[in-house]
This record gives sequence, C-alpha cells and structure tokens, in this order.
Amino acid sequence: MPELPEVETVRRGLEGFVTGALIRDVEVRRDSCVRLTPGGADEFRGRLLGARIVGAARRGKFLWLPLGAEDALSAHLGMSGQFRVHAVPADAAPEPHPHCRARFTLEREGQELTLDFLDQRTFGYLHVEDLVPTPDSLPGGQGADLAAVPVSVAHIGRDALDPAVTPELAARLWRRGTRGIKQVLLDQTRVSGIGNIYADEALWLARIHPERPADALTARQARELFDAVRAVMERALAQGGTSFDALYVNVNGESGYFARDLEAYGRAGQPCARCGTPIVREVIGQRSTHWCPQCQRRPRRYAQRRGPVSR
DNA sequence: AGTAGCACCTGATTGC
DNA sequence: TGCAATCAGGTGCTAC
Repeated sequence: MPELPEVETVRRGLEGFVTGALIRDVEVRRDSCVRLTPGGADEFRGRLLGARIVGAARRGKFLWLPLGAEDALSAHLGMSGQFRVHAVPADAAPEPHPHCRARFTLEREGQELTLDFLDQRTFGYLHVEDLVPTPDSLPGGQGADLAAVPVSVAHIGRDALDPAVTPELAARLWRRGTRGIKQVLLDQTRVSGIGNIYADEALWLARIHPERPADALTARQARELFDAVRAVMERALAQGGTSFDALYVNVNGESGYFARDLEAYGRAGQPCARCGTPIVREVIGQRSTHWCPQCQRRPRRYAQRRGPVSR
C-alpha cells in the first residue's frame, strides 16, 4: 500500500528515532517476515545483535537502515507494513499488536527504545543484506547512505523525487514499450516510487489516458506527466501521505491527510473536479484504475489497438 | 526482450 | 445470521 510519500514519511520518522542506536534485542514473532535470508530468523537476529544503525535511507518504496558502510537492515512495507516506535524499554512498551511481526529493542544515548514492525497482509518483509555500489550512484552522493544501495534494491530505478531524475530522463525511460502508460508508471525499474494511487492521480493531473501506449506519448506529454507525478507526491508528502484506514500510519500511529485531496483514485461515479464528468473505474493490468473520460481522452488512432486480437 | 498472468497473505466489506 | 465472493496501497516469478 504505501507508496513513495508514505514510505518517505516513515523513513523520516525512523531517521530521528533510530539513528545512532545500538540493536540490543531482536524478537521475530513470525518467521516468514524475514526473507532473502538463507538462515532465516536466526541468521537475521545474529547479524543484527550488537550492530549500530547509522541512518535511514530509501529508494522508491524500498527502505533500509544502514549498519555502517557494508550492510543494512532492509525493509519493504508491501501492502500493509508499518513501523511503530515507542520511546520506552520493551517491558514498558504496549503489548505487541496482533499484527506485530518483529520487535526490536534499541539503545540510544543510554535510553532503551522499542521498535515494532507490523504487517497485516504479510506482503512486507525484513532482511539484512550487503550494500553494493550501483552504476548510477550520484557522484559524491547525498551522504554515504545514498552512495550504495542494498542488493535487493539494485535493480530498482531512481525514484520520482530523486534530484538526479530530470523530466527528460523520465520521458526517455517511460516512452518505451507498447503497454499502457499506467502500467509503465508502476514499473519500478524505470522511475520508482509510483504506486496505484499516485499513478492515477498524476495521469488525471496531466490529462493522459491510462491506456495510452507508452511509446505513443509525446516527449512533451511525458515531461508534463513527470511534473504531475512530482507535484502530487510533494503535496502528499507535505500532508504525511494518504491514509484510508489503519493500514497506513506514520511511526507514531498517525494518519496522513492526503486522501481528502485525491481527484481520481477511489472517486468512481463522482464528478471530475475540472469538468464534472463522473470519474470511471476499470481494472487495467489487474489494478483498479480511475480516470475522467472527458479530460483524459483516448486518441482515436490508438483506440484501434484495443480492438479484438486475432489469434 | 518485453509482456501478461498469477502467486503470495489477511481482514474488511458486500451480496445472496 | 451465515457464508461466499470481492476488494485492498506491491512485488516477483514463470511462461509465452
């Protein structure tokens, strides 16, 4: 569920809480939340005990806590993952929530802290892995944390708020292939961080039909789409992200407020804020997709591609 | 190489 | 009331 603005909200919350902390204890409450680790929960715990967290980093929706320059505690929130912080020792913290998959006891400046990883749908996961330099690392970087990424993140493209991604670069990455642009926006190997909500919102803002073939986008449309992605994400970030329910909250358990500003996502049947035409919803590429049939027209010449496929 | 389809889960909501 | 079907913010693997 969480997309870039939500994951960044979590990252910021973690950064202030865990930076400089020593990992004193690791309680894995559900083994399957530890993935990509041959030795499972035991290895996970073994590599973390005594390690010091030096920051909190993110690329797209992938999050990691570097343990120095060599390795990191990596996390992906999947559809429902959360981190929750308690500035008290574990024995004074609330009983773990039924969805709590792992509990960490940290020590920082002589204080014991408790960090919980919750995940209702269990698509999220944790692991410890090496940091590797990536070919597109920013020279000089934005601090040591960004000069390298975890192995599991190396195949992910730079994200939509990364200063190294220019509108021209995004246009080049997106205007390839014949799939609809909505599906291409969700492809994390191109420009990462965009999920189902912000894809629909950005396409609405840029007035582009979600099924327009990626290679039929003009360079100008692609640049406008990138501007739209950034605008939507920056506004969402300023409001702490989008919360529909308790499945997305920040590290303090608080909701984000961007849901009230959504113009397309989840608004099927309601009037478009620009023209009043009811927003439509249709499943495209197995994802629920929302758009204004008036503002986001499918050009006739491309509409033919939707016709019956001969086989 | 690029793309489509499905698998991985739990829980809330909807419909019969 | 009960039960089944449907839906949900994501990723990655397999097979074409």
